[in-house]
Amino acid sequence: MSDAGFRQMVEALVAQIPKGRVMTYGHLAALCGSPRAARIVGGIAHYGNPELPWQRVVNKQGGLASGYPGGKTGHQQHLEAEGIDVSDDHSVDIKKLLWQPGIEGRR
DNA sequence: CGAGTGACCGCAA
DNA sequence: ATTGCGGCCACTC
Repeated sequence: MSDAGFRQMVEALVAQIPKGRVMTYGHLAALCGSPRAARIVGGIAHYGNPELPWQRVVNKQGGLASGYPGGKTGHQQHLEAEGIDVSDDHSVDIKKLLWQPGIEGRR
């Protein structure tokens, strides 16, 4: 039962990210119980469910990730399609679009 | 089956 | 302010 694997937890959170919002690998890893396992989140993103909105997942710098199909350029296109504003340096306003479980009722 | 890599983060000097 | 290194879990070859 409660043996929720790391991957299951990360995928669950990514699947809950609302449209127009972004999450960081470090926060996802921290919420999963391993604040130092941000690399694994990236690994899951590369080998995990391709149906999950990994495009809403960015690094702590608010910059897009490499290795994505099409590179940062392709990643940026998908983010803008979601209504997320991306800077010319392939970075999003993490301070404004950063989402985390519990802020939904913050409005 | 064993070993290495990976879309990262934090701290230290 | 910058640079360099270690750490964590899962997946692939």
